[in-house]
Amino acid sequence: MARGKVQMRRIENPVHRQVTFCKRRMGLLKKAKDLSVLCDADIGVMVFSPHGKIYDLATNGNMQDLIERYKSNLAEAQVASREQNMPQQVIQQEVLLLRQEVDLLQNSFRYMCGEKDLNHMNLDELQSLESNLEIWVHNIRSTRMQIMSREIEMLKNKEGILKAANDILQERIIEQTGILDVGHNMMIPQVPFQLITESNNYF
Amino acid sequence: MARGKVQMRRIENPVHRQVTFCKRRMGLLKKAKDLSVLCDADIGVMVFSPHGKIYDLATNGNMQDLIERYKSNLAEAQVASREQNMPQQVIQQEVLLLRQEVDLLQNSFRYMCGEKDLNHMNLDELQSLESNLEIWVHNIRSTRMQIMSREIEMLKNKEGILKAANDILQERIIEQTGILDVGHNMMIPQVPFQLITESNNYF
DNA sequence: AGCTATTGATAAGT
DNA sequence: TACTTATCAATAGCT
Repeated sequence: MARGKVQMRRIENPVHRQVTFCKRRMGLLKKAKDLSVLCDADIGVMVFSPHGKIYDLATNGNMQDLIERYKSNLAEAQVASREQNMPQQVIQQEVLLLRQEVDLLQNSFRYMCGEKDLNHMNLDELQSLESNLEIWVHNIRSTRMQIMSREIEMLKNKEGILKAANDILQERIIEQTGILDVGHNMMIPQVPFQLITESNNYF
Repeated sequence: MARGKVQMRRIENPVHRQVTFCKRRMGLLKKAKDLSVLCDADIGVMVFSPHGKIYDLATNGNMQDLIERYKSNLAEAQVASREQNMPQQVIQQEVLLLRQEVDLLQNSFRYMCGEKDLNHMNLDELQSLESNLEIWVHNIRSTRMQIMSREIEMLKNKEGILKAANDILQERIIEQTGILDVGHNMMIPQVPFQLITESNNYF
């Protein structure tokens, strides 16, 4: 722009590129602010440097709000276009619902990570989240119950096997050492115990 | 900028404002594109006109992606700033806990996405998840209650304002048209109703 | 929607 | 990194 017209392609010199990035970034944010003030518009700008650093501007002071507005408007637009080609676009509806659910989960996830922004969710979202969670808790509880019953069942079976093995061993001992040693059979069942320790990873 | 320096404040003339909005909006998006190309940066711009129309630009072609990047980076930054003034051991402990929680959430998330692998979680994980969810549901419920109470409070206030305005209007009508027309006061409170429609975006 | 006078942004240099 | 300045780019006011 000054002292030589600039070619619209990536600046190869890293120093020049960095300097230009800094200058033009400030210029861009200023332009955004100006437009916002002059024309009473809300503007959000997100700049990601090649090194991952983020520079942003939200003229209303809250980027989250702008993102939500953007997303909801996008959703509306999708609904509108769906209503135009109603024939086979059931998929789009599903995509929309899924996206909303993903948003919900993301909000929820952020909350669990400690951002505590339940306050940025509206009543509908909260209610939806609450009922989803209740279903979820219910499923988890019944899965847990199933696992525990299976576990109990398996333990009972093993108990049966163990008793049977114990009986057999008892008989062998009687055969080999005579009736007087029967009192030591409590020490014997080390072999059948092997049956229990495998696939016992529920705890 | 041209033919007269412009004051940095809202343009009052609606026609001028609209024209400037259009011109400068295009300029802003061009600047964003230029910066992106020259400096190899990804840039997202969202412009909300006062009438709610959205104009946007995502130099990587996908605003959703930029939004996600923005959010995750923001979360990281918050964690980082929180971690700055904390003893080392506490941080390590927190990292450990967070890592466990992330594992839990990942399993849970996969389940909610339909993979139904609650069966691949062990009893401890399920129990932990269940109690986390119960706390979560509780928090959500109380947040929801708070919001609803606030809403009710606000509506009550507005009702009071409305009644007062109505009374005043009733008196004026009595003054202007005489006692016989009092019966028509049901049609009058269109002015005070304006008080209600603003900032009523809770639903 | 086009047209320019003029201001604003900035590339290169210090 | 910050400032300067010659130049280019954006755009305000008009048509």
